[in-house]
Amino acid sequence: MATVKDLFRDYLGKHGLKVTRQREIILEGFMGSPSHLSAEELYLRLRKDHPNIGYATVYRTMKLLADSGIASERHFGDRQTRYEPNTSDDHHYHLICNSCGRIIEFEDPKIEDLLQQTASDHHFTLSHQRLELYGLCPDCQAR
Amino acid sequence: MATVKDLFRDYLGKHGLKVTRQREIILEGFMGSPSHLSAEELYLRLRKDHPNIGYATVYRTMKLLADSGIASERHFGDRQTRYEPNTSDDHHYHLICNSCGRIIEFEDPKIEDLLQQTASDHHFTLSHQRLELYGLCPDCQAR
DNA sequence: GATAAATTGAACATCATTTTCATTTCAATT
DNA sequence: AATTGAAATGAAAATGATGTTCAATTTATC
Ligand SMILES: [Mn+2]
Ligand SMILES: [Mn+2]
Ligand SMILES: [Zn+2]
Ligand SMILES: [Zn+2]
Repeated sequence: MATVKDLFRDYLGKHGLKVTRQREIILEGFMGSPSHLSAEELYLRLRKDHPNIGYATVYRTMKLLADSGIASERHFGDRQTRYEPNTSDDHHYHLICNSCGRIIEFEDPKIEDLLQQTASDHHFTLSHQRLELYGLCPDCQAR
Repeated sequence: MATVKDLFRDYLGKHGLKVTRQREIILEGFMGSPSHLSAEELYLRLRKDHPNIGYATVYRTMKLLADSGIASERHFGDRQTRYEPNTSDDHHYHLICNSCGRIIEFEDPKIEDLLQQTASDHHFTLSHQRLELYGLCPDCQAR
């Protein structure tokens, strides 16, 4: 089984980049954390066990994880870029509570088809898509 | 006919805000410019005819236009907030070329229904949604 | 026109992210 | 295992979009 670690090492090797202690620590920390974390949030978590890891290195490495296809960048309401691991069974969309920040993921092949169809209609080659629904979750409505 | 100018004046009045020369200039400039402009881009355009209008005032006024429902904020790939006038026949989505930045607008009631349905399934009350497709436009593919 | 409240513009502050650069680490080679 | 050149690191400074401050000005009301 090609572990994520192997994938990352592969990517680094093929791009003349080096496997470093920090990169491995950050990858592990990322995979072992809740999803949709920002670089800063991950940095703060890592810090506990690895007080010597630099802020900039976390930013740089998250970018590498995105480039290598291991992570996806997400942009929700706030100003921060968030990351989540890419699963093999690909994309899902997000339903986000304006009040408590809860994030619910959902898939919908019908929507996917319609989007793909729209792109084709306009002779566009799709690279990626962004789809988020914002509102109030049931809990937050009950107030 | 309630012109946009009237709408804005109304909004200002009802909120204890004042109608100022700058606000009128900015509104006019906004309505007379291509859509999806950032505050800075608008500022640079306005500057030609009105060299004395301040940067901060444009930012502040764009926010007011959004609050008053005259404009909508958009966030595409880059870091900037963009604005577009709200039309009466409501929302559309965007197809954006990664290479030349061309923006194509489209509507799709079927997608809209599916999204609303998804929100209902999760007992969410929707406030707004974001849907963008990124890719290469036909022109940029031909290279 | 006097008055109080709101607005303006310039400069400065903020916040996430990026860049710089001296030092350290990696990996290929002897 | 030592050498070595390239890449990476961390701390600090830079950046870029946007927000805030505040003295001076403008607006709406009396
Ligand atoms: Mn997700
Ligand atoms: Mn539009
Ligand atoms: Zn909630
Ligand atoms: Zn294009």
